[in-house]
Amino acid sequence: MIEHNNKNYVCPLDLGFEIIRGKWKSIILFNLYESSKRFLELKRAAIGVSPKVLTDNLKQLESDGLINKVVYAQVPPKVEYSLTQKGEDLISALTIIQNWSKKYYLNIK
Amino acid sequence: MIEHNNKNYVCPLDLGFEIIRGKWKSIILFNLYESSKRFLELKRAAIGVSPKVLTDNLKQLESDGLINKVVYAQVPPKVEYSLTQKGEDLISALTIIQNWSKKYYLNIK
DNA sequence: CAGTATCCTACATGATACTG
DNA sequence: CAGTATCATGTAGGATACTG
Repeated sequence: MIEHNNKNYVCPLDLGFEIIRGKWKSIILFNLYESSKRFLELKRAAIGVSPKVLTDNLKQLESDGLINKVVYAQVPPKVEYSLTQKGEDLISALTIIQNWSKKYYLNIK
Repeated sequence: MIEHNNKNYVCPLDLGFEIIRGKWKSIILFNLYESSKRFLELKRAAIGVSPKVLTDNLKQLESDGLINKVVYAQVPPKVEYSLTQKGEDLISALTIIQNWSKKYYLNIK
């Protein structure tokens, strides 16, 4: 049993998985691995996400240390999101899941 | 845009991730990789899960082809769950996430 | 542009009692 | 033992309008 932020987890996998379980989180991380992106770029990548939910997911990823947020003091605003090393460490796992999905659901490698 | 079971997904990762997003699914898969297990054994591994939720998760994993269910016709009942190849293909990804979690949250390898 | 602010709801998760 | 059957609930996710 592991405790973290006043919640209990069965094992390390339980704790780790909880952090990326959100509907859009893996998509966000994967897109940021390609390159840093702005809010609207991420919104375009996560087709159908509402601004509220995207903001929620981004804030959680940031507070969990998986992404960085850089705000440029200018008008109109410019904000750039990028992966931290901690976030980048997960990309190999996400890549496996993506290839797994392609293999079983798209019949392509 | 990918369609599957009347739901739309942004990309293969979105689709693949959806299948294992459940709170207990990764834990179940990881436990079954160790060895086939019975219902109560899984319940013990997934500390705190209710029988209803465990059943739900198992049924989904089975219908998604990640696990096999073998029922032995005997009293008292004996049911064994095991990984399919499709399920086993995900273990490497889960292992990465587990090690990631240990690295960042337990300070051990 | 990059978000808030509101409001809403479906579903994942859970607690508990019971059964073939 | 391996589940159903019920009932309950929190929250993730979503729709839409608005703002510095």
